[in-house]
Amino acid sequence: MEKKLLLLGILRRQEMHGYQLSEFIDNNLSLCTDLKKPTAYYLLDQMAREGWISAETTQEGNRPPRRVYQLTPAGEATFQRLLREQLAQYSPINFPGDVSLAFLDGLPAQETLNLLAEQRAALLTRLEEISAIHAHTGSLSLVFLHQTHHLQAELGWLDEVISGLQTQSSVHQAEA
Amino acid sequence: MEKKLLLLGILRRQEMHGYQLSEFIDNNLSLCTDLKKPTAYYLLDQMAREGWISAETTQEGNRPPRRVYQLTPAGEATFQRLLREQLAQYSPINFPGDVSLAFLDGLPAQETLNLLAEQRAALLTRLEEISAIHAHTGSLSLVFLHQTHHLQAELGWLDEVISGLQTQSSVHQAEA
DNA sequence: TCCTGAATAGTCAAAATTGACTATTCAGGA
DNA sequence: TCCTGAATAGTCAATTTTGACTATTCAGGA
Repeated sequence: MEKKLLLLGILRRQEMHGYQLSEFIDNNLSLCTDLKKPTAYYLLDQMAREGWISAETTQEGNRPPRRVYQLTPAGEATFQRLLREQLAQYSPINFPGDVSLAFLDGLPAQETLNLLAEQRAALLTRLEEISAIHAHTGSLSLVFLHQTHHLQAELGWLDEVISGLQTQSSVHQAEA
Repeated sequence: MEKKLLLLGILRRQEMHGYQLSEFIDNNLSLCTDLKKPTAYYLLDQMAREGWISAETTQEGNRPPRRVYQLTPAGEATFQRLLREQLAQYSPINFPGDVSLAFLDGLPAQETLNLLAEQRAALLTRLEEISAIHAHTGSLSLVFLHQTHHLQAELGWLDEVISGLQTQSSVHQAEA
């Protein structure tokens, strides 16, 4: 449901057509969600059928006609309801990368360490990337700050795992 | 792909049939992924067609026949490849809850604070829940530790957001 | 003994999501 | 002028995921 909330929240500030919405999300809200274009159109259709938004077909110059969506009063009510719901609950998250943590013993310790070092580098790159993006857009600070906070925590976690493995493997070496 | 890695990793330790796998994931690996039963069957079918696992139909007593899957050598090779891939990369995560952070101004400040307090309580409950689960299974520590680490970081984040809003709204009150 | 409800094993149609595609417009250089 | 490649706007078939269902077995009480 949080994808619909996102679309409603954007349309609430400004009416838009599908392509515009999808672009906007890609450019400014990629940290929140990875809503793809066809999914956006699918959800817009659905919400129009539910009466949360209404479509108006417009034509500029001799460009092909576009469907511009805007919130209805029902849509505004739904937006508020969904926002309250989301704010009040905690939605658990699964880290896809944890699958590999569960099978760390499937590889030699030294190789694992090398691969984790690569992951760590990728994580740092990601941190720099999003800092750069935020520097020149400046908007939606909370989402950006959250992601940064999270990435920093992940860095701490990775370092714990790595140093844990290091002591473990040096103990093994000492034993051998 | 990480769902296939998960299935391969489990089958690698012990051959199983679909229902068994799905149960095992629900009971022990729910922190990693939320793979549903029909998805598991779907992926098993696919992997069987790709030759990563092979099925053997068995019958115990007069229970209905079951398909028991085991890794093939090709499956073992794929497991290793996928594991290396996953370990070496960082996969970015979107927090679905961040959508509501982007629209915090859609509600009165005081209500937002109340709702966030609810979310904080839910987060604490979750922390206790998974600690309890882990206490009596004791397995898969890394995944558990990661999740705990993450929840603690989220708690810190939520507290930052809440206290930020509090100062903001008290400034407003002072101004009024 | 018979019945009920839980556990086991899996299937299926419907819903959601995606990659790849079409078609038009427009800006700028050859 | 004409051509090429990017930007705009959206669609579609195929894949993936899910909620809800079926069907059998079994344990325990009435």
